[in-house]
Amino acid sequence: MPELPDVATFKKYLDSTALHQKVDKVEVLTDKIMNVPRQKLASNVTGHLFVNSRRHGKFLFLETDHHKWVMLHFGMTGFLKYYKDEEEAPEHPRVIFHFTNGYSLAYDNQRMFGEVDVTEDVDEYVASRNMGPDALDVDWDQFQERIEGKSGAIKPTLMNQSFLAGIGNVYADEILFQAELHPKASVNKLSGKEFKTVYRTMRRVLEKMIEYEADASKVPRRYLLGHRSEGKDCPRCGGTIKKITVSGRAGYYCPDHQKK
DNA sequence: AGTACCACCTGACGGC
DNA sequence: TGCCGTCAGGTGGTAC
Repeated sequence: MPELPDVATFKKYLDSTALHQKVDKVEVLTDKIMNVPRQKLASNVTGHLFVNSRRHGKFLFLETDHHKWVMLHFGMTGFLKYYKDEEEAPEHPRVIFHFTNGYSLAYDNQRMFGEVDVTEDVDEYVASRNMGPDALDVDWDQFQERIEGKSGAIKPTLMNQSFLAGIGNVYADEILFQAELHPKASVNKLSGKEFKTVYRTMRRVLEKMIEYEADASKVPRRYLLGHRSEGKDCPRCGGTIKKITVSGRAGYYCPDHQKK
């Protein structure tokens, strides 16, 4: 599920493949995920190079050589694939950028939660979507400032994109698992020390997951990832993983070492 | 402000 | 075997 580390990995992939390639043609296979008319996307990129990319939270932006930006959001099942031969093409491409070097970049998205858009100003776009700062861009002081005065449970707070952009269901569970906090712990009851732990753990989990290229098979055994189902053994304390619903979302935690 | 619930969407999976 | 309900989970909207 593309959250911050996944999208950071897509960005790295894009930077080493499609960047600096000239778009020959753009092919839109479904309008469902298009937030912009296909003609506008085509006129913005055809004949131009992608020269730069930016990520904010779960959103990826590609800049063309005349300062237009293509926005890609991946929903639950989106990813990118750069390929040359048709047999390497992914299964559910929604938009394909064909380059003059004979390669193509497909935006694949089976479930079609996600969108493709165009903007001239990334900062403005981010603000218009009500996104807070990227979770890896806030320092401790900013984090403290933003979380102060919040009420409600810690997990939905971490997942709230207007609080911080980038954390979704899977990594919110991971952060709280490693920070040893119950997902329903009230934010306004946490101590300063606990805030610090949440902040440090959030940074560590996100940075490590980027290092592992968001690949579950590369993740240490002590992570919750890979143990996210009811009844599995807790890889930290020998407890038993439990499933709960927090603000309408399924989540997993260990009742033995994650207390309110 | 926070929470709960719905819709969107597709494919996998379990129950009968 | 095959149908059907449920689940996955990011975002956005609505109601309380």
